This record gives sequence, C-alpha cells and structure tokens, in this order.
Amino acid sequence: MRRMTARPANTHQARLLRLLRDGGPRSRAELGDRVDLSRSKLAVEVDRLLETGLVVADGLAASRGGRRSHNIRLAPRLRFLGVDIGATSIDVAVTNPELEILGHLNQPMDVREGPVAVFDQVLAMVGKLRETGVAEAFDGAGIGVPGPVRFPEGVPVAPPIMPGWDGFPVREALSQELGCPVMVDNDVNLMAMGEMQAGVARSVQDFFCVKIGTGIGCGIVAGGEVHRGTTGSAGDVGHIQVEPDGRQCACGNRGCLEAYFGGAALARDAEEAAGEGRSAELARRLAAEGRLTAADVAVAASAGDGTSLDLIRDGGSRVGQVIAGLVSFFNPGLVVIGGGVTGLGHTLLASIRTQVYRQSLPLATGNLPIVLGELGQVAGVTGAARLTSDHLFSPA
Amino acid sequence: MRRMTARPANTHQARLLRLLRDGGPRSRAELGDRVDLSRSKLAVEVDRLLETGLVVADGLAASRGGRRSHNIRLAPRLRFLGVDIGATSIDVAVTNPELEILGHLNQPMDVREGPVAVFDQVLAMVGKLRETGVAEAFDGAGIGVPGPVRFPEGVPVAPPIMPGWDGFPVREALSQELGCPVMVDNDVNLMAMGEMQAGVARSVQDFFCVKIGTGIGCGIVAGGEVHRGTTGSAGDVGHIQVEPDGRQCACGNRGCLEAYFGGAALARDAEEAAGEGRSAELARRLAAEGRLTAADVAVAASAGDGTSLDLIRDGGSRVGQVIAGLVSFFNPGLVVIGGGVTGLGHTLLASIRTQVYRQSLPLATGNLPIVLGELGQVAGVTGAARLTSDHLFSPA
DNA sequence: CGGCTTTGTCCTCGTACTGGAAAAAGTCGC
DNA sequence: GCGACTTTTTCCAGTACGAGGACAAAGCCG
Repeated sequence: MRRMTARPANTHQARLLRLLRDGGPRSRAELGDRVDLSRSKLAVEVDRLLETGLVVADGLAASRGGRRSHNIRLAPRLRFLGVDIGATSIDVAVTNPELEILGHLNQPMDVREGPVAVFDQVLAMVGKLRETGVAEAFDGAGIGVPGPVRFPEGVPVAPPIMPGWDGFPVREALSQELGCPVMVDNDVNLMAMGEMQAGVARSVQDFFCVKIGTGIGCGIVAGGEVHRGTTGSAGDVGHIQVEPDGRQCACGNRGCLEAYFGGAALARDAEEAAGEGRSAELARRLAAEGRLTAADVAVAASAGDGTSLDLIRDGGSRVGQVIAGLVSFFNPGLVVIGGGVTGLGHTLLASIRTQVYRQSLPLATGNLPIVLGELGQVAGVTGAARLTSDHLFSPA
Repeated sequence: MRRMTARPANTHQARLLRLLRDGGPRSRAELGDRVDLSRSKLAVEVDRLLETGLVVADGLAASRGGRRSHNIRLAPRLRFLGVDIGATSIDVAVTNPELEILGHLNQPMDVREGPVAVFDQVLAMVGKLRETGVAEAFDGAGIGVPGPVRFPEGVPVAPPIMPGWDGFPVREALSQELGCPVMVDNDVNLMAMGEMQAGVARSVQDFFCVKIGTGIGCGIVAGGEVHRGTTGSAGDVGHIQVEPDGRQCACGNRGCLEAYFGGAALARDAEEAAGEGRSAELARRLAAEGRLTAADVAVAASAGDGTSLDLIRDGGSRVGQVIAGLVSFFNPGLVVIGGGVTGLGHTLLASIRTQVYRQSLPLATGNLPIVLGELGQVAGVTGAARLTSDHLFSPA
C-alpha cells in the first residue's frame, strides 16, 4: 500500500514537472522552448526524471516541420487524492497527474460529529473510489477542513464550528491510513487554489475567493501564493461586523456577517418568513419537509417568490458591503464567489456587484471582475490535489 | 553629478550587501557563518565586491579567540535619498549605506500645488541638505507620494487628493534631476517598509501599518513583501464605509472612514465643537489661530479637555472598527499605527485596541500587538531609502 | 530521391565550486 | 618569552557541471 513517490532533485526538475502538469504532455523540444536550459542540460534532467519514473515517454509528437519529437508526460499511474470536509458534507476525489478528476464522491455529513467519525466516513469513501478502479494507492493527498489550520504542522486550531477537532493530528492520522504524504489546509484556501488551477482564476496573481456555504470564508491569494496569516486564520470574514449592535452571532459577538447571511442564517430567515406567512412558497416547502435550507430559498427564488428574492438580495448586499471594504484594502484583480449557495446564482451575484461597485473607488473596481467560481463542488478537491502536487513537485 | 553605482553581479553578492546593510560591518568570518557558501567562494565574492567599490575593508575585527579578521563594511560614501511627500508637508532625508539618517528636513507644503511646485521645493530641500555636507551625490533615491502609484513605472495614477499628479513621470523627472535611480511608491507602503527596516516591525513577516494623517491609508506586508495590489491602490482604507448613508465624503460616497476621522475630519469636528460652545479650550484656540488642526485637539486633550478626548475616542473607535475587519481578513502578526495624528497617542491607541479586541476573533487577536510606530516622521524617508537600497542591492 | 528542417546525442572545453592543506596571525597559559 | 592551540586566510588541485558546437537521425517537401 505504501508507495514512496520520487521527488524532483532540483528546481529545474520541479519546473518541468509543473509544466507537464499544467500544460499536459509535451515534446522535449517544446519543453526546451519554455525553460531556459541548454539542450544538453534539458536532456539530462529529462532522462533523470524518466529514470525516477515520475515521467514517461509517450509516443511521437506531431512534426513541427522536421524530425518528430518524443512526447513526455507525467507518469499516468500517479494519483492524487483530494478531500474537502465542509460543515455539512464531505467531498472526496481522485485525480490523475494533470489534476483532472477521475472519480468524485459527495456525502452529507456534519463535521460536528468529530474527527473520528468523519475520518471513518472519508476512508469509506476512499475505499469506494478505489473499488471503481481509478486508483490503487495515492502519491499524495490534500485535505481541507472548515476552520483555521496551523499549516506547517497540518493541525486544525481553535475551530469555532468544529468542536473536537482542535489539535487533532489530521496530517499524521491520514498519512498513516493512506501511506502517502498529506497536506492540510483551510477549505477556502483550497477552493482558491482550485480556481487558480483549473477555474476562473487561472493566471491571476492577486485575488480572493469568497466561499458562502454554511458559513462565510475567504481564500486570499497574493502574488500567486495563498496568504494564510500568522495563525492560519486569514480569510475569516464571516465574523466581520456589518451592523453595530446587530444580531447575536454564534461566535459571541453581535452583528457579524454570518449572523445575516450564509447557509445557516438564510435557512433560519426563510423559516421565519414562512412562519410569519410572508411567503406561501416557502411555507409550503416548510410544511412538506419540516425544515428549510438555502437550497429551498434558491428554488423558491427561481420560481419567482418575492420574499426569497428579497432574502437573497439583502444577503448579497451585506456580503457586498464587506467585500467592498476588502477590495479597497486588498485591490485584487478578481473576486470569485463560490460555495454551497452559488445555487442562488445571478441574483446573489448581481446584488454583490451592485454594492461593491457603488462603494469602492473607481481605481480599484474599474477593471475588477466579480464572478462565480467555475468549478462548483470540485473546487475544493481540485485545490487539494493542486496543493499536494505542488508539494510533491518541489525539491525534497 | 551623475554617478553610476555598481550593482551586485549575483544573488550571493546581493545577499552579502543586505547583510552588511542590516547588520552593520562584519568580519569575513562572520559573513561566512551567515551565508551558506564555501570559504573560497565567499572570499571570491567579497573580493569582487571590494573591486567594484561597493564594500571596503575597515580595520581589524575583534578576535574570536584566534587570528583577527578584517572587517568589511559597505562603502561609507554611499548615500541614499528618501523623500516623503505628504498631503500637507514634505520630508527629505539623507542616509548612509546602513540607512541611518544623516540629515533630515521637514517643510509644510500642500501637495495640491501640483508636481512642479512640489518638485521645486523638494530640490531646494535636497540642495540645503547637500550644503550641510552630508552628501554630494546620491546612489539612489526613493520617493513616496500620498496616492496610488503604478509601481513598475513609477507614476502616480488617479490620485484623489493630488490633482495634477495623474500620470506625472515622477521617476523619470527625479532621476533626471538627481542623476541616480529613483523608486516611487505610495507613502504608506514606505512607512511600512521603514518600520520593517528600523522600527517596530523588524522581522515581522505579515503586518499592516495604518497611517492616519490628513487621510487614512494602510501599508500591507505579506510574507515580508509589500502588497501593492493590481492597480497599486491596495491599502486605501480611508474610503471603507463605516456608516451606511453616513456623512458625505469628498470621494463622492457616503459614510467613508475618512469622513469621520483623520486630520481633516478631526479639524473640522473640532472647529464645529468650538463654534457650538462645547469646548472652551478649543474655542480659545480657534479664536487665537483662526482655525484648528488635529494638533490642537491633541494638545487640548492632553490638557484634559473632555470634548477633545471624546473626538479622539470616537475616531479611534471608528478606525478600530475597520481594523478589526481587516484583522479578521488578513490575520497579521502586528498592527502599527502611525502618521501625523500619533500625537493623539495613547488615547487613540487605547480606543483602537478596545474596538479591535472586542470585535475580532480570539485566534486572530490572541497574540496581536497593536502599537504606535517607532519612527514617527522619519518612517517614510527610512522606508524610501530601504526601497531604493533593496533595488540597488539586487542583481542587475 | 535529394535538399532542407527539426530533433537528439555526443563530445569537448571552460568555468565555478568544494574541501583539504598549509601558512599567517593571534590568544593563552606557563 | 615561548610553545601549544585557535582562528582566519590563501592556495591548490580535483571535480562536477553546464554551454555550445558538431554530427547523426528522422522526417517533410518538391
């Protein structure tokens, strides 16, 4: 089961591996065009990579006018595992070396059931994926948790919504079970990396990624690198105050953004609206299911329910208010909105945009796209795989 | 006048130069302890630096138990010029190669008089400093302007408080006049670099620096590097909204932080309080001088004037509210408060702290110092010199 | 089938770096 | 003051590495 994947011996090899990951198979000649190495040097490094088995030759490339070149690709047997533990569900996916998803499972699960139960579930899902034949063992795994993480150690710290996880040795435990290196990060950081790898943020150096799920978090990328902050809690925007002396929030403060919007707040507001008879649509759904979720509001809104639309617009406006401030502060080149409530789609996006463009200065917003994430549910697992491969494809 | 200062030929040399800058003169042996180079290699690189004249031998070092080593120091003739153009005043300083200030001038001047007038003033001040004999020519100059800057080109862009400066080729013009390389940056970024070089932020990797002068800005340092944003307007926190539908701000929006606090707002509030008879102290000062400034409020407050204290506390609370949000977002290891109004001192600091510690989550604030800048008026010019030397001490 | 282009390999040359040895310059104890 | 020990510096040879040219191999095109 345990499999020691080779690591590149130097930065040149690391560079080549990442090129092959992000650009797919290439000929040696094309590689030569991209890196600043002499032909001999390039040949040597490629040969060494072939020896370690990290890359393989893969037939002949199309001719560029002369002799045909041999194609080089990352060893197709490489497999990365991405795990995304959300507040209320778990995503697990397996990728090929190019970080394309070969198999993906999603299962509802409350993170509050604690690390042991969640791990059992994750391992069961991994087993299921293995059975489908997409992977036997893994060369690396990345896992995202919905709270702050001490990144170098791979351990969650003081997670507000994850009782029992504080200090749990996630990296250590998962590494034991899987027999491969494991990286642990905050789920929003992984979402940002995912969108940077394969989504809307390709080749953007400075952006942030607001994830609106049960709670609200934000992955920050500065200069192409994820910014995690001093204690790993950067991006915790859900508890920024939007209303002095406002609603009580679970964190103990008042007026936090999360007290007004996010999956939990939205569900509660919807139930209240249904109870007060402000929306026949929501009331019917409440009666049918016993409770309401953000998804119900989304469906009701697309069916034209005014109250639901108002809820989304109000929430988007609150989020937009916070984002506007952060845009002034950070001056990103892109803002990505993602997470579970993207089902609310363009209504939400429109009200966020309105608020941001109204409140921030022209220089910062003039050319600032605010868009929905492209990857949806697989953003997190893609980012997890990316994080892992970045680690594996760097000199030991 | 023009003087072509040599540049290091490789990263090793650059590394050595920065070590000598930040740690002062050292022996070759001590340098060897810090860098990971063989003795022979080190000797070669030091010799080359000696040849170029960037460093000089400087007597014998104290013995460490055996043969005494020759000291090496940066060429003492090196001079850096730092210029800090504020909204209402200009600072100019000359530093030695270790970035210690040899001469410093400050002169009131309204930046709105335009780039030509300001440049005349700056050059006159530089001339005066030259006359004192601290420098003949300069090896590099850094200049800070109170608005966003397109950093690579060294050109201000769309500066709200600096009409006439948009697109003015600051780098080009100053470089012509001084005959040396010039770097241009936002004044708050320079303040952050200054505190990182010689102030409270030494060896802090992630922090930000809130400058409360006429307006309010914020220098951001992530991973030891200044974050300037996509269009160079990062840190523009003065126009973050603190009060929906609040006071009209000069920028056209409502409820901006700057509409409530900062030198300009504070002066206006003080005059209003004096006019309405809410403070005898302020009224007396208004009568004596015809107008009030933030400094008057500071003096009145330290004399025990309740209204002035209230003004400061209210303002600090507003600033704290914004900082609290940014702390949650960015999770810095330190927050520095600086700028003209630091005369308000600990009253201001206390109310900022109260607000931040109350509003942000424990993980982010648990070990978060919020302190006044150490360098006061010379933070900007020190940062300017640092920026310049960083550029000069990097491979060409 | 013969020129032309591209690709891959081989080989040599110059250079940069390492690590040991020894010389130079001190310190310290007796 | 002298010898043993340290530290610094220089010198030197051995080595590894990379650049770049030459040439062979492979393929396109007329």
